[in-house]
Amino acid sequence: MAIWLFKSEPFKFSLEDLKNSPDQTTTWDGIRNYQARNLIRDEIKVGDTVLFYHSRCEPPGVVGIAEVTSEAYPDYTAWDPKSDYYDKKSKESAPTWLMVDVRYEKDLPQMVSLKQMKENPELEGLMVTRRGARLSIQPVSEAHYEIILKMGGLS
DNA sequence: GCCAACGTTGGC
DNA sequence: GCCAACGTTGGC
Repeated sequence: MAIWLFKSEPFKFSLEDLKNSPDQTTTWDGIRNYQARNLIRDEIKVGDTVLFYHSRCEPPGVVGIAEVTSEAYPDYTAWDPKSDYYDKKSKESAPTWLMVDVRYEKDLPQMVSLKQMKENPELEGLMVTRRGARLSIQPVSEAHYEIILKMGGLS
């Protein structure tokens, strides 16, 4: 079972929004990057753990834990011309973009900021701490995950 | 198939 | 709001 870091801009969709969603579950739609799409298609499985990360805010960081609750399926927002995520390349017969469902699990008692993660030498190699790591879905190792939980007040 | 131009992400 | 880093597009 793998661990992932999912980025979200809290003014668009926050951990709080996830908690308040029906069934505390949402479709993780709008992924429009091939590397992230390939992770969704090939690597991400039901039951995988998600570190919910708030980006483009002060401070950015991991705020909670969620769980993947579906296999990959077509991101239908790509077919909706009114959607911000509309992409005419994606056909219903051959969907370009995929998504999974994600369910709220818990808040971290204390958020773990990007700054803290960068300052912790035990997290060396963690993708999100690297400069220019724009990928919105990133793999996280079990060891790094345990450290982040501890930093967030869980263990 | 190269690569310059452009658009977006996201920390600061 | 700035701008570095990166991904994508499109002319050639």
